[in-house]
Amino acid sequence: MGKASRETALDLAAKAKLRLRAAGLRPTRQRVELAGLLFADRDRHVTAESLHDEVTGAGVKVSLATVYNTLHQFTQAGLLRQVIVDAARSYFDTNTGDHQHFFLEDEGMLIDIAEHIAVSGVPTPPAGMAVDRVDVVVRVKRH
Amino acid sequence: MGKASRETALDLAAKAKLRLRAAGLRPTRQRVELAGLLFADRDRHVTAESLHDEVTGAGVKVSLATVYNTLHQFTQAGLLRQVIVDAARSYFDTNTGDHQHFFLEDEGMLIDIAEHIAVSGVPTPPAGMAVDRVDVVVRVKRH
DNA sequence: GTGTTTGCAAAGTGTTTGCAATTTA
DNA sequence: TAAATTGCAAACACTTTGCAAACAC
Repeated sequence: MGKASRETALDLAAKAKLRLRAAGLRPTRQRVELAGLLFADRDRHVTAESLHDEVTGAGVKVSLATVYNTLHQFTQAGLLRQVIVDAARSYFDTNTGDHQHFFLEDEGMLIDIAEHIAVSGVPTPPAGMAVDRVDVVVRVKRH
Repeated sequence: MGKASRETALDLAAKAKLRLRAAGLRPTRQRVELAGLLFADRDRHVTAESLHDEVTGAGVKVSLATVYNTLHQFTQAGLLRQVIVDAARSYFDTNTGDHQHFFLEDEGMLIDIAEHIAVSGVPTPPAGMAVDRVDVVVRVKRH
């Protein structure tokens, strides 16, 4: 078991390095650790603080400032997407494809909507403007 | 002309007072001034700072803290609705009805969409959750 | 080696709050 | 007068930045 998980960890690190190089980012220790957590398997939603807690909890030392910088670098590189749902903090989504979200207001949690959502009735944008993106946030509450 | 605009101003103040009383808020000088600006005629979108600049520019003294507090009181009272489109600041909308927005990313400006927008394909919310609201933001950019 | 990246601490932003002074009813 | 409201300044939470030390290539 120890062996299997070590291999997996090495695998993750190797994949993370490839991904970073492909994005034109130097695979530094911190970036590799963060990418390893972010892109391990399923899609994820993190805040700078949640990711910092996670990486710190895993016994890895990365400063919060570096987490912020890294999240922005990853976003610029197209590895992450920023989601605006809460005035208080920024969320980052590892799913960069076209999709929408449930936002659980009670817990400040995002969930990807896998189904395709159609928005109809959007009028022509104001003169000189072009649609950049249409964001749909389904805000849900415990009932 | 001076007479007509004075009458209009008085009218606005009177209407603002009525509106405030109806909402259960004491019509203080500051609230009346702010309500007068907010509910003068058409629907509006403001930030705390833009409203503070506006009221200050009109020669009225209201502290920024009071503007923040007032915006929240108005929101709680159902006179305003908060719109989350920008991580940097909070917008408040005098149109409290069910509608969606264009967000002009270049200028940080909101525009109401008068047309009815239909969103289809939203799956059942996670267990124990009920839809509170569906927000659609059409982000547009200069092209 | 050389240019990039990190981490700290300090600065910055938008926002909220404690509390004495003021205002409303 | 009693209770609510204001305004200031200080506190706040989240985020960004300056710069010397550490690191990648």
